[in-house]
Amino acid sequence: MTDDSIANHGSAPATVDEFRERLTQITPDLPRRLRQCADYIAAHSDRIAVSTVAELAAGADVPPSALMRFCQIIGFSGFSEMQKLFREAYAPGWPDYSTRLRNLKEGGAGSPAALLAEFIEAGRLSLESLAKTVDETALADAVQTLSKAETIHVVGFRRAFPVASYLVYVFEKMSVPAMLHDGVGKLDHRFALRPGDAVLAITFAPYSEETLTLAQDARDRGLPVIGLTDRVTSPLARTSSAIITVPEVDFGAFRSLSATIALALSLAVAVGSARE
Amino acid sequence: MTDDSIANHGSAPATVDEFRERLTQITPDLPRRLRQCADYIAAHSDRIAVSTVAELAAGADVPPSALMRFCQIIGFSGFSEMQKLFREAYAPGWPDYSTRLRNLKEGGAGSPAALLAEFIEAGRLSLESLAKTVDETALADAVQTLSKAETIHVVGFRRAFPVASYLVYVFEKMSVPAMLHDGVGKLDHRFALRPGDAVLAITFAPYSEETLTLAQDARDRGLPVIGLTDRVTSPLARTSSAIITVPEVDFGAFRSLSATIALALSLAVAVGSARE
DNA sequence: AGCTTTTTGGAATATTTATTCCATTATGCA
DNA sequence: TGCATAATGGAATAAATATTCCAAAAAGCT
Repeated sequence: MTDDSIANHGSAPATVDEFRERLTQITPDLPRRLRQCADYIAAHSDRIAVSTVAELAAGADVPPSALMRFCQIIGFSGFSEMQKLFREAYAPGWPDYSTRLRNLKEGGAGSPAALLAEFIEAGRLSLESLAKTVDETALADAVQTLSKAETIHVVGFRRAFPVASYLVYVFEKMSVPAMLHDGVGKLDHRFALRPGDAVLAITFAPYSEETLTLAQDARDRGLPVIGLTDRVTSPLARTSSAIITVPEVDFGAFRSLSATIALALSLAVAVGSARE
Repeated sequence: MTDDSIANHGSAPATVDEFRERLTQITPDLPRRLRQCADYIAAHSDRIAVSTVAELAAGADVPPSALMRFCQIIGFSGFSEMQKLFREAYAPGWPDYSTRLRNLKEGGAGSPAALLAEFIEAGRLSLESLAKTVDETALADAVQTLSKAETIHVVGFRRAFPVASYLVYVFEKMSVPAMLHDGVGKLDHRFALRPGDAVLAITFAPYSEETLTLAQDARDRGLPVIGLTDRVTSPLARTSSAIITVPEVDFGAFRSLSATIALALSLAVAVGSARE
C-alpha cells in the first residue's frame, strides 16, 4: 500500500451508499488480507453496527490490525467512525417498528389490531424472502417474452384474481394491450388467443382448473406461457415456457399477496418500458 | 428495592420475548428512576443493540448507574449481558436481505430485478409505516360496524379494485354475505343496498367518482359507510362513518398495495370471526 | 541472489465504556 | 418528629475495546 492510497483520509463516506460505492471501487486492487476484509464486510455489512473489531476480524479471518487498516483505507479515522455511520443508519429501517408491532399484538389474539400485526409481519417476511429467492434469469426471460407479444392474456382466479386484475390495470396505464380472463358470465375467452400473443397465468395451490386449462390451451397453439405460481412443482410448470415462483408466507388460511404483487408489478412495469 | 427482588439474578431472560414479558411484569411497582428506565427501554428496545449505557441513560434522562441497576433488576448481570441478547436477536430479520436487495439493484436501473428491488422496498416501507400509523380505534369501530351488517357491499375501482375483489374473496371464504360492486356492464347496483347493510368503500387519489357516488348514496339512505383511503382529507371522509387511512409508498407511478391488502385482510378476517 | 518496498501479525498502549461503591437524599412508618 | 429503609447520583475503578507501532515476513525488482 503506497502513501498515496492511504491519502484517502479526510474523505470518509457519509452514507452507507457512498460506503458501498467506495468499497466496490477499491476492492479490486487490494492485497490479500485487506481483500478478505473487504469481502467479508461487503457480505455482512449489516453486522458492523453490532460487532466489535475483534468479532469482525475473526469473521473475516484476519488479525484485528488488518481490519483496522482496512477502515482507514476506506477513509475513516478508524473502526469506531465506521461503526458510527452504521449505527446511525440503522434507525431509518424501523424507528420503533418492532416495538409497535408488539403493542398491536397485545390487544389480544383475535383483536383486529393483533390480526393486522400478523398480516404485516407475514407481508414483510414474504417480501424479504422474495428478495432472497427470486430467480433473476426467469424474470428477465419472462419480461423478454412478454414484451414481444402482441396481446398479453392475463388469467388468475380466486386469490390470484386480485393480482391478475392489478396487472391488467397497470398494463393499461402503460398502453400495453392486455386482456383479463376473468370468467365473468362463464364466457370462454379462449378464442381470443391469437398467434403472436402470450399468456400470463397465475395460480397457487389449490391450483385453479380454469387457469391450467387456459395455459394448456395456449401451449397447444404454440403460444408462450409465463407462469406465476408458488412452487416449481406446480402443475403450471408443465405448460409454461418460463416459470416464476413466489414464496408467500401465510397467516392462517390467508396470504398477504405482498410478494406476489411486488413481483407482478415489476414484471408489468419492466414489460411496459421494454415495449416503448 | 428489597433484597428479595434483586434476587432475580441468575434468571436472565433468554429471548427478547421473555425480556418484554418480564419488563411489563415488573414495571408497575418500580421506583421513579427505574420506571423511567423501563419506559424508555420499552419504547426504544430496538436501540439497545447499538447504544452505550451512557446514551441510553441520557435518553431515559437518568444517570448511568440507574440504568445499570435496571439491567440487574431484570435479571441480567449487567448492561453488557442485556445488550448481547439484543445484538444476537438482531440477525433473524434479514440474514443478508439488504445486501441482496443491493445486488438486485445493480442489474442496472430499469432492469426487471432492479425494479423488483424497488417495489419490494416500497412494500416493506408501506407495511412498516402502516404499523406505526394505524388508528386502532377506527379499525375496531369498522370491524364492529361491519360485523353487524346484513350484507357488506364492497366497492373499489382502478387500483382499488384488486383490494376490493380480494376482500370479497375472503368474505366468501368466511361465509360473510358480501357483494362486489365492480361496474361490470355498467350496471348500477345501487338498488342492491338494503336497510341493515353496510358499505366498504375503497379509493385513493385521484378518487374514483363512482365510488364516491355509491358511498354518498348509502349515506343518504342511512347505511353505515366504512372508508378505506389514503388521507384523512379524502373526499370519502365526508360520507363515511368510520375512515381508515393507509400510508402506501409509491415507486414511480405505481403503488405496491402491500399495506392496503394487509389492512383489508385483517379487517375481513376480524369481521369474519366476529360474526361467527 | 541481494536489495528495496510492501504487507502482515501481534504485543503494547490509549481510549472508551461498563460497573461498583458509598455518601447523600428521599420516603415510609411509628 | 425521629428513625429506619430504600433510592439516587456521581466519582472511582475495572473491564473491554480500539488503536498504534514495530519487528518480521513476503513480494517485487534489478
